[in-house]
Amino acid sequence: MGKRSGRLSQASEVSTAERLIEVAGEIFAQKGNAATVREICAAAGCSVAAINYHFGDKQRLYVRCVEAACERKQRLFPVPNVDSLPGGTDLQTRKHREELLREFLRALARRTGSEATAPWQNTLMLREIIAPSEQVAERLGEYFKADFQRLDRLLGEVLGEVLNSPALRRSLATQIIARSMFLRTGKSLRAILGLDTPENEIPEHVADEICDSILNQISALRTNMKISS
Amino acid sequence: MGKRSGRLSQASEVSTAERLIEVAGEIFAQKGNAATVREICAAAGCSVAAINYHFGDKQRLYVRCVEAACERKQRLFPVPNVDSLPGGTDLQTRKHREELLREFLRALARRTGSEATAPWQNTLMLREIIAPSEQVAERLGEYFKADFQRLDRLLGEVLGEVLNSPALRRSLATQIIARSMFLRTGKSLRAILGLDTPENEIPEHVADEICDSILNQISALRTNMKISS
DNA sequence: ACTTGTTTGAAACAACTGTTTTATACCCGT
DNA sequence: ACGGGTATAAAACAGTTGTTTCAAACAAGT
Repeated sequence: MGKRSGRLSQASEVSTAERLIEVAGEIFAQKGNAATVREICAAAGCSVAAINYHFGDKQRLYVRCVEAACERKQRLFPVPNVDSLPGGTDLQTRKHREELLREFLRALARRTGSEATAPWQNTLMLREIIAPSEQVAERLGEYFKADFQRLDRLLGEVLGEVLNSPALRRSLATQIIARSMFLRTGKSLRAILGLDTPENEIPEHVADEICDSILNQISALRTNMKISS
Repeated sequence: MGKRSGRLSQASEVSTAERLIEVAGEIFAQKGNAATVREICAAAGCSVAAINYHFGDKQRLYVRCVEAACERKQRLFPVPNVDSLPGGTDLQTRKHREELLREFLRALARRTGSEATAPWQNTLMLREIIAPSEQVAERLGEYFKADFQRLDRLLGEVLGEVLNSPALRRSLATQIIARSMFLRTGKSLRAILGLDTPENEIPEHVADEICDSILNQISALRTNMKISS
């Protein structure tokens, strides 16, 4: 008994189910729901029965692809922990928080911008974002919510008690997410418009640009506040 | 002879071809290429033969939908003319250029953000942006190039001779496009994350926020330049 | 009224769709 | 060696796909 797999216990091959997720994710990313089970299975090198055997039906394979995309992104590009930040307003703690924000934005940018490690995941998740399907909406919501709440908290810490406000945090967060997402959403757009410089596609570079911009805005707000007081 | 239409010359109905584009665009936006000719024709209230008669095949109907989306966006939300701007560096001309930039960004934001007048066009074009199909890539390229070149030129004018540089223009333009696109790309994302304030969805409000941000950055650069010189 | 070219709907078409069935190979504990 | 659970492939399944055919309806010119 037991659920040990059948014929691949001694070799280092990947299981048919994993191969199917990998291959199906790529094809779903390209063609959406117009992808057929036959071309998926042909690409995975298995019979058409495999999908229904391992996943029940085509739709559940699709859901698993999106879930796998979320899981892999969180695993490959973890976001720095912001749960227990030391209090204090001295310069050193402030600098530390700003560097933490920078690391956070880099992780965010790597998730949406890195092409080498996760080719189809971004496209698939983007499809769900612009035309959400009911089956994965909740799952995708948890994925985004978790990291967003961390970002929101971190922004509050960077802003400090004086500046911190929900409205300002939301404005900055919107900016950050918009420009991070553009790493992927604007891919073909940049190609068309000739916006592609070598560093324009590098997640870390874009993240730093965003971070500098955010910190500059905060700095300007702080200056204005001091002047008016 | 002649190509006068058959049965709708005296009534103010729309032709079957136009009805098909309108209905097909909406369904294509929802389901992509998985949309079927039968559900399109059922929604348009005509027989399945209509698509092949008026457009040749399903694929060419899809291309026409994207083209129609581009055309209507340009018509509904025209971008201000920036071809013949008066020279000069006095305060009044500078203010005028900044207001022109604001109008430009508002038009951009209305294109991607207005839901009432163009419900499916944005989704359809976004689909093409994240997963371009060969048949419409060129058409879409022309659409974006035309307005982008105007924006690039306008940014150069706003920057002025001292600050103006291709790299800086590109950086600002990337920011503008990213945040404008987020009006649509981040729609469901904002809903999930609770970023939706009443004004957060209003194109004009977002455009003004972007414009202020851009002008502030330029202003900061100008100050730094004066200090260092 | 008759012809001409245009537009439409119902039916038919072959090809393809997702899924199920059936039979065979495989590994593992006994 | 053998039986039981697991995995796979080939074939068959009913339903749907995009497209075509064909006859009829229609408006306009003569």
